[in-house]
Amino acid sequence: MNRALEILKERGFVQQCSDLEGLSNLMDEGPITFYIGTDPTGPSLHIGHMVPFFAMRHLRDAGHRGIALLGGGTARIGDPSGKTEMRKLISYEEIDANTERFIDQLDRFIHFDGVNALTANNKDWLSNLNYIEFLRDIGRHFSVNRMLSFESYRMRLETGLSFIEFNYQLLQSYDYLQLYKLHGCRLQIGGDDQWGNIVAGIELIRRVEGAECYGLTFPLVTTSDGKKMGKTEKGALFLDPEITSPYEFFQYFRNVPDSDVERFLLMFTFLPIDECRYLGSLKDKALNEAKERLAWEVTSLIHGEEEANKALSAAKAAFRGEGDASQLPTIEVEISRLDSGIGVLDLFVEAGLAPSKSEARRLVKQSGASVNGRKIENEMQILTSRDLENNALMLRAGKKRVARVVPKS
RNA sequence: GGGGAGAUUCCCGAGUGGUCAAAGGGGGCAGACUGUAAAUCUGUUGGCUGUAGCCUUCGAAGGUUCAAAUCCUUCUCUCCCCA
Repeated sequence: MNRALEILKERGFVQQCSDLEGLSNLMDEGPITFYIGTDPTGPSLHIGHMVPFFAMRHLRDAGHRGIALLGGGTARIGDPSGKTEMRKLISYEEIDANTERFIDQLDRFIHFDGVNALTANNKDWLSNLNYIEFLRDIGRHFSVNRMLSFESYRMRLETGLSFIEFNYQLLQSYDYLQLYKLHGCRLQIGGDDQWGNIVAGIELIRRVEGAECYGLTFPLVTTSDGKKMGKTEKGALFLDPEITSPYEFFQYFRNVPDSDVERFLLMFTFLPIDECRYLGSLKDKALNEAKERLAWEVTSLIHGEEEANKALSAAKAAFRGEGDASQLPTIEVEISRLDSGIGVLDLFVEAGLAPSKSEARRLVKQSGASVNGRKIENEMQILTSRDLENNALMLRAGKKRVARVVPKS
């Protein structure tokens, strides 16, 4: 098999391929152009979005040319695939703003040089489509019967599917056709929930252009306990450090289940395959340390080495008391307030360790709250500047959540 | 257009006048056990407040009643059947 494909397969990226042999042969002949589409429907990319982009880097490094297609047009509609509810419509301004952020975040990871890595926006050809022409040229190639047989639509038939969403597949197929015509794109990669849409695009190109294109999907990444990958208690693991701090990001990977270490190393880092396998094969405590490596590598790829080091240091401070505590999540409190004293409950809420005073109270009652290593027994306790140690209060909620309070004059 | 069913707390889903902040499950959080893992067990899970109390919540707005998630009216939305 083609070497680049081989790598993807070994690293666990391959779920389905429209024609693995054909694709392999094509890639052996020389560099190909491929694309991956993402709809800018949120304020930031999250880790789940990144799987195809890791693949993009592997392919690019093997000499192929990748296009990151931003769905500035399709985001106006919403893809029903894999969802059980209609996506709410987003304003055009919001979509454009999201698009810019997405490109920005991706550029740091992919580095679009305009030669081997480029971006495109389907808004360019979708926003002014002529309805009648579109139906004549594209719509006629789609069989409703066939579309209804797809799992993603069948599922939604139960709960309701609006006509515009139903059209999503046509638009995505049209994207592929456009990229084929404009850039000679021969391969579309994406998450496995995109399979139906990708195949539809391949068929469209075959009918309209008589050309053979390919599709390759990646497994939808879940943790081995069945949870969606990258879900934290607050939601997804975002790339934007304002939404998900590098420390949180680091901790997510630091706490991944044992059985996922190898898989995540293979997919979310560029460490050599052998090393990933070795690290993943470790047992007990040693495996626990492999998680640290995993967390550092991924954080470094997304946020840079410096942030990764800070996060690592903060984690060490929180759990082993040896790193740099100043890198932990920190809030500042007016020194005058500290002098007069603040109730523990309020402090925990302010530090973001509890969403409400009731929660904070519960935390204390269940003996999950501590300050500077001492358990809080009384929910009425008042903390003052006399409780500062090294000019800080170290708040802990449960075993894993930590926040530091420092005085501000 | 006609007929029927439904909208409950983060999710699913009970609840048909007071004993309902609302069963049960899921998820979350905390504790025990550990390795910052998994599994398991226990507790907890609207808000504010000294465990007494007060406030907000059962699609929306009105109304009946001492008292409503539960009854009435109108509205919005969803699903199903017929045309």
